[in-house]
Amino acid sequence: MPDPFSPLPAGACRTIDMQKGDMLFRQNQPTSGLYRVVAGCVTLQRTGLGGETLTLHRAVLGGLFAEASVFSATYHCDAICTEAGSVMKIASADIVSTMQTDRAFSEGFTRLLAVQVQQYRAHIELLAIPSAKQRILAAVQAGYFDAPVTELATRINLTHEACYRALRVLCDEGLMIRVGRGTYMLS
Amino acid sequence: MPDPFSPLPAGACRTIDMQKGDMLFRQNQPTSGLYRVVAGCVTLQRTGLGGETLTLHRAVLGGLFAEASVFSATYHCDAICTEAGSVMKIASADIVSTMQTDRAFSEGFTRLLAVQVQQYRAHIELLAIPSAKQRILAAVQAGYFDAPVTELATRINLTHEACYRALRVLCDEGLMIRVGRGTYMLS
DNA sequence: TATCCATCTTGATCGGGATCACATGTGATT
DNA sequence: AATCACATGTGATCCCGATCAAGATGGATA
Repeated sequence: MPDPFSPLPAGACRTIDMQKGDMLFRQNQPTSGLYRVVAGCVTLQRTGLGGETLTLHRAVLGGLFAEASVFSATYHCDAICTEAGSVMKIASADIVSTMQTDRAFSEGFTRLLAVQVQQYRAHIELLAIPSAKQRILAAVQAGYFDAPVTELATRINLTHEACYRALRVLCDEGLMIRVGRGTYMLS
Repeated sequence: MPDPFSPLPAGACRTIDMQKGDMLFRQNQPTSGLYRVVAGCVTLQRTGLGGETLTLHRAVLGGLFAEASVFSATYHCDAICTEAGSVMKIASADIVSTMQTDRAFSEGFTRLLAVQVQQYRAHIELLAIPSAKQRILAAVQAGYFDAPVTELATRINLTHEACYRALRVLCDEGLMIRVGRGTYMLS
């Protein structure tokens, strides 16, 4: 699959370097476009009323985020760099205008959103698993576990303590293997 | 906002009557199109490994469901009629072809998916609320409570007993009012 | 009218995850 | 090397939601 954004005009993209901890945008800020990760890692998160963080999305090399913002006036969450690198910022206006002239691009972008919808549905299903052990197992199988356990915890509605304990049990049962400190894998 | 599907060719839509309990489609079935509710009510749900049901979506008059199926080979959940009525089935092929010829339609449909993405994100945020009482309050404020409590429960990852109890407490605290058996409202 | 059944509602008990607390390891920074 | 911040782990305790159980209510159906 070739780069879906190649039909965009030259000025549509801007590269932005980022350091760990940088905020690319904040909740309620007016939208300026969507992003693609060139290097490093970005998470989308919201802060609950009680101050607890919830991770909604995690984008790595080649990954997109804030796609839906193209049709929205403000961002609905915070984008935080968790690993230094750079991102491409793609202007909403250029997305919209290119969609009107390039059919293939238009369909590609629509498809992108359709995939997101299904991913979120799958995620909601994951969250519905009552047992912490089962939930973590499903999360690992779904490839969620590519970051610190503490980060995994905020994605699947568990405390990090519960995650550690469940991982321990899964290892004791032989379903997973502890490779090293903080690194586990399916057996 | 006018009907976003008016540009579709005449043969694209087919009306289907449904009785309570009817299944419009099942998980893993090949997709044939998206649906719009004309009358009655439809829920999208998946059945977990343990047999527990999870409600992913609920569509009433005018509401759409299975939008993302347009770009998918199979359905990802079951569509069940919870209230007799009828639906319009809109063929995927016609959606795709009309998107290629009608820019406004194309943008409208893309926008639809973007809205879905944001709705699911909001839902995930709702599910992250730890307290049952707070979660139900948020769900009611978000307009989720338009069906039996048992159905609400399957949408917000709670047992119906926990829902009833939380509703009772909310009424005791004056935050909600019990209008009648099974009907509550915000105060 | 009688029956059936899903929803509604409440009670008692139990268990799992949250919470609090603390120790250790590790990479980054100075 | 020393410090710092944070991830990693584990233990003790508590509480809230799950589970099991049972009764009440009301709408549909025969």
